[in-house]
Amino acid sequence: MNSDVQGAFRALADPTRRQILMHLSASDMTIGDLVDQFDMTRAAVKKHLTVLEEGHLIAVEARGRERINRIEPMGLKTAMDWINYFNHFWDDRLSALQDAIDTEGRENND
Amino acid sequence: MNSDVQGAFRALADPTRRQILMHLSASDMTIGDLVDQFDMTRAAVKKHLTVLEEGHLIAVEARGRERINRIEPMGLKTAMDWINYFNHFWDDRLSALQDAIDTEGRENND
DNA sequence: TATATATGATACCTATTGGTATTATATGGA
DNA sequence: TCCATATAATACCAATAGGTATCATATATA
Repeated sequence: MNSDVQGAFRALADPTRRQILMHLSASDMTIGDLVDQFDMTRAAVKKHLTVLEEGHLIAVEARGRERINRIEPMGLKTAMDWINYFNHFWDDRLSALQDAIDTEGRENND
Repeated sequence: MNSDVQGAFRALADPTRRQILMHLSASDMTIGDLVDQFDMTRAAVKKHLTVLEEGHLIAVEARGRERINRIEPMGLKTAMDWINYFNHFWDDRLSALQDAIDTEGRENND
């Protein structure tokens, strides 16, 4: 239940980390697999993975000498829930937009 | 349609900026109003507001010598949409959990 | 007009961040 | 066992970020 909002948003703030999540959404991957997808050292990728793990956006499972990284929904849900607090802002905006469209439609029919 | 994912997530990564959004969700505020809510200088708050504006999380309206800051749904929606790409992960996780509960229930009834 | 107020802009400082290079450790296979 | 491979850990560096202090500008108001 420990929803670490800061950890989640901090992890999501870096474009490389968001790309890592995109790759992991296609399939679980080792660090080596991920390094092949980026133009940076293994150590750099590992640091990003650590930040993602701290934000509960990924989970790591040891398998022999490999470590399988996979999406962990917890952190994403934490961020999602935080943003959802503001949902009514764009709901209101969208309904206002719809109202405007409706009004415009009536005006055009004049 | 230019959805600046980086600008939005960068803005959301700082706890002070998230608190500013929380305050603005209650009511629109000037910089002065916001400074009263934090233990930092006006210049620091102004910097945060600039980052929030760049991420399209707030919009600023000049009124006399004051500038009214208000929530701008665009940036929040941009971040939300990005995260929503992963929705099926926690949907799947939740339905797997439900399956486990159902199975456990049947087993307990044995 | 003169003055207080609300804000903007910039220089500067320190801590954090994203990256590399390097060394160490553990595991799979010939 | 010996060696290649997959990863971990650490020191180090440059750039960025969050903060303050300071000065400049614009607008209410006495």
